[in-house]
Amino acid sequence: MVASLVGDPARANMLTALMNGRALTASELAQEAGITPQTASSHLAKLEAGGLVEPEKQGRHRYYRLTDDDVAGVLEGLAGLAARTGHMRVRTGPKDPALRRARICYDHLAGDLGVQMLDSLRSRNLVKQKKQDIELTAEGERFLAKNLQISPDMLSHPRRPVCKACLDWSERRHHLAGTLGAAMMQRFAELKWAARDTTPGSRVVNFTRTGEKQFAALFGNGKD
Amino acid sequence: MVASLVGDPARANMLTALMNGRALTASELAQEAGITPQTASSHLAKLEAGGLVEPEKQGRHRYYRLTDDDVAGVLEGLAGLAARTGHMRVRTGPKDPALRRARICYDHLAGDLGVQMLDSLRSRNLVKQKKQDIELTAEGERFLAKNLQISPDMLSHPRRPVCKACLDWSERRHHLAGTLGAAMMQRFAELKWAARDTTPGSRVVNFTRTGEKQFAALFGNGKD
DNA sequence: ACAATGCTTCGGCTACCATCGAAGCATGAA
DNA sequence: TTCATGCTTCGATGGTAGCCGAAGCATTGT
Repeated sequence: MVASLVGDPARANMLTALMNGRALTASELAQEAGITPQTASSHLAKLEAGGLVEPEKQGRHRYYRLTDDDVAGVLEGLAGLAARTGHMRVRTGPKDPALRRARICYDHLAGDLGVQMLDSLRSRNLVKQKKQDIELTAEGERFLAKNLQISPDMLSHPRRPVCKACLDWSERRHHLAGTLGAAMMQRFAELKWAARDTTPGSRVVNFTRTGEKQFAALFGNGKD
Repeated sequence: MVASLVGDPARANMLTALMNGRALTASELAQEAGITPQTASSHLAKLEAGGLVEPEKQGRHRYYRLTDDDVAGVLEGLAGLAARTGHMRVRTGPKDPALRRARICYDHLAGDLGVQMLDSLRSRNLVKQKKQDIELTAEGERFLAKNLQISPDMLSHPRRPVCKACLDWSERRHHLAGTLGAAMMQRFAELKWAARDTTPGSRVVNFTRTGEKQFAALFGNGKD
């Protein structure tokens, strides 16, 4: 039964921690629930078997997210029922100022702006995403050629895919990797929209004033 | 937590038994769940404390129903999630042919047609119902005068309410009792729409062909 | 008044499952 | 390679909650 999975306090804490759509590692979820990693591992295996969460391997970490919006919806419904008799929960977020805003992930843009960019591309059907796989659409190709002077032949590579969903460290949602992600980041630098921070070892990406505006015009969500 | 309530198998069986909107007695729910009445009583107390079910006393029975559609909705959502990984449930209904269709409850109409009648009155705002209390509206008074020649002064009684929700034995939903319920049943008899079965002790109410049509014209739901 | 039915409360038993320590794999870093 | 980190599996423990028998109220019927 699904409800018994949600019924356990430790598992419920994990699920509510995942409710914002981000993905969390197993150990982070353990800390959220206030239990040891072993116990968390057992719980996560059950949640996965019940189809409530899905894992995604990234290096030696294992990120978990809610399988889809249906799960989140049911969880919200349960929370709604619980609220009527008097219960609640809150959720915080991680810290770190500029690094969360924009940074380099290998060679492409990550952080808030990186996630925002992929969101924008997806919502306008410039790319199609199912699970981890992302494809560039015909409209997407036209958009790139017109606005960033990026042509499809610049993106082909014998081993690396054009598009790839990469799990964002701070946002815990996907941003765009692959040759396209790298090409776009490179183009941002060429256009003087953004540049990597000069302090050695830093992964922060600083946007210029005009770069900020141009980026928002192309990929803005109206929040900034 | 609400989910832990639904998580227990015994309670889950009870809740799914209530999913069709009907009300069941505590002992029937116990049988549904395959547990003894004592255990069921404990479970029902918890479900009530959690706001998932509401009791309604009727004689020495205690009927339980889901509190509202929100609860049913969340339960459906959970069932939907469970179905994706491979589970299901079924529900049957009680038996008994003519008695379930229409019968006398004290002095008013009960059974499928009785429930159907109250449903019709409610959906057309001829009566207003909140919980157990039912009130006749102004439109309702006009409707009764026009179609059944029943005037409000015929209904006043020193001790008995005009309208009352009575829990239907077979349908497990409310039908109309009170002086109005009695007056309507009496009118049906006077109009030769229906009559109590002649076999002694029987509570069956037999509708005539024309009575059936007239009744359906006034209170039909399009199903017959 | 008495009995019968329906439901609840109380007390003790049992079984399940969450929990953690210790050890075992896998991946990435030095 | 060797070490460190992240996660999983195994085994043992303990607390919690479901469960029922017996007894206690409440309501109805005779």
